[in-house]
Amino acid sequence: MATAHAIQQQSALSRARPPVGLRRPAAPQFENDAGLVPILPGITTELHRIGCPVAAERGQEICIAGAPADHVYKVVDGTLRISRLLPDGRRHIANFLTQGDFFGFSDIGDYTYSLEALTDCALIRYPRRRFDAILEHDPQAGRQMFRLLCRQFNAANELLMTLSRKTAAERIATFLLTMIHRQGSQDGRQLMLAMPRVDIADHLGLTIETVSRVVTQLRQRRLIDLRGSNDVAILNRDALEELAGD
Amino acid sequence: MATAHAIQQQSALSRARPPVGLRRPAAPQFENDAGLVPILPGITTELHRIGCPVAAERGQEICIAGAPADHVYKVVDGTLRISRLLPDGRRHIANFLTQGDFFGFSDIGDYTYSLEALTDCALIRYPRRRFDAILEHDPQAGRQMFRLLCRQFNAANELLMTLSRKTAAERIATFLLTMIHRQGSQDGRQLMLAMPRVDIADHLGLTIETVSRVVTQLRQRRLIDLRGSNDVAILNRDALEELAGD
DNA sequence: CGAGCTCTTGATGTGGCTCAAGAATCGTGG
DNA sequence: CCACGATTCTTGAGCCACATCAAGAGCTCG
Repeated sequence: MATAHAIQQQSALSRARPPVGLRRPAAPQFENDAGLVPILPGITTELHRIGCPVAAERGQEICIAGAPADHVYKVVDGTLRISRLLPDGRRHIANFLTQGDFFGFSDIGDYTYSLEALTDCALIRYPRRRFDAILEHDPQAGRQMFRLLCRQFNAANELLMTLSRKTAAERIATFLLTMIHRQGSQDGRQLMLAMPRVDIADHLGLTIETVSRVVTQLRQRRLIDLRGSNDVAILNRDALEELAGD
Repeated sequence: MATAHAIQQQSALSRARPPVGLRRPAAPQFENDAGLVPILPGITTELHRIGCPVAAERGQEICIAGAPADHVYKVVDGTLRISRLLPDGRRHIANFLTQGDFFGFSDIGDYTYSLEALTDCALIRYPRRRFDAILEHDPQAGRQMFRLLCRQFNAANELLMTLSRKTAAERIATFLLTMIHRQGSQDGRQLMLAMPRVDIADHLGLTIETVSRVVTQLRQRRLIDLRGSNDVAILNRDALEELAGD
């Protein structure tokens, strides 16, 4: 069945950006160790000391599914995707990460998902052992991480409902509303999608063509408008929510 | 599209078993407060004091999606399902719970899923406030719950991969292997499914008819055998794993 | 033994996939 | 600043996996 767009995408990316190791930014474009803005108040104190700021370029593969999960990452800036491949190349994107999201604390042994930068990114990298040790001792940090994991768990369940029972149009509507919601944008009407259609398709269990067609329909029905394929304006949010269902 | 089997199922159950409040078992069929076997060593000590053993009958709705999440539950015995409905009645079953699984600690306000007993069940019910308080103070308990939540999160992600990119046959194969795995059965060849076809369908994003047809195919291909529609024998596990993919 | 389920099987329909070809957009170098 | 190659996006035609609709066959339990 799925002649994998995933593979094309995959190789396209690595052709464009040969995988290089993570580098500490020479001149960090974001707040560094000393002046790091605590994104999650209360946890930075303990974890701050073991966190190492790193930069990743657009297209870079930061973690590979199957590799030992030696680090936990926090997103400071940029957008990333968490993805996984079936042996034959079919791909699923579990989620997109933005500021404040964590990656990697859900595995004991190896990463089950790959982490790839959709845009240039700023991250904090924590050594896994020390990270765990802090969670062990510091109830505050532990509690914070627990809440974060709960949020991720809820998000995963939302997506499950979407993938198991919603139509293509409903999935796209749900996706757009989620994106609007989490970027907490200005008036909630303007949305810049950091990901291409392939990624949206692989996130929602659709094909790139279906995503494209549905977006066109939504535009024709005046629920949204596009100026540039990634620049979405929400014209009729109520109708979009109606369409998205629950 | 989906003329909801969900609704039929729903009303069938409540017709059979009118929703009654949870009762403490008159004569508990399972180890009670005093002699409760710690399912998860290390956490029972603290949480034990606030846990109240309750029994639920087959078909009983224990928590309703949308209601205030006042309690956390631990499964001692039996099988339950976690489900949610779209406004038009399409249903998704996020997971099935068995011994040692928890429900309800992922929500701040209301339950987002309903909890229903597939068989007669024994549960421990924890008041949410006190449960949270213990997690706050006791790093041991917190850490244990964190790990459990991680497992649930990983399970959810597995299902996401399944729902987004696998075919009907692959989904069923994956499901059977998961069920085999978690029941840790005798020789890993015999499987008693506690749930009817409708529930499997609503878990895997399929219809009851498709589930039935695929099961028939698997039997014809000698991957499994049935004696009774819920009594599954795994004849060729390798082929089943091959089929399930990753 | 029979009413009410649940499960199976068949016939037909359709939403979204596949295959194919342009159109827009982006990045790069002249 | 523009040309052009590469990539991404859109659109169309046809097809297929699974849904829907419809019956009948087992179970189960009173």
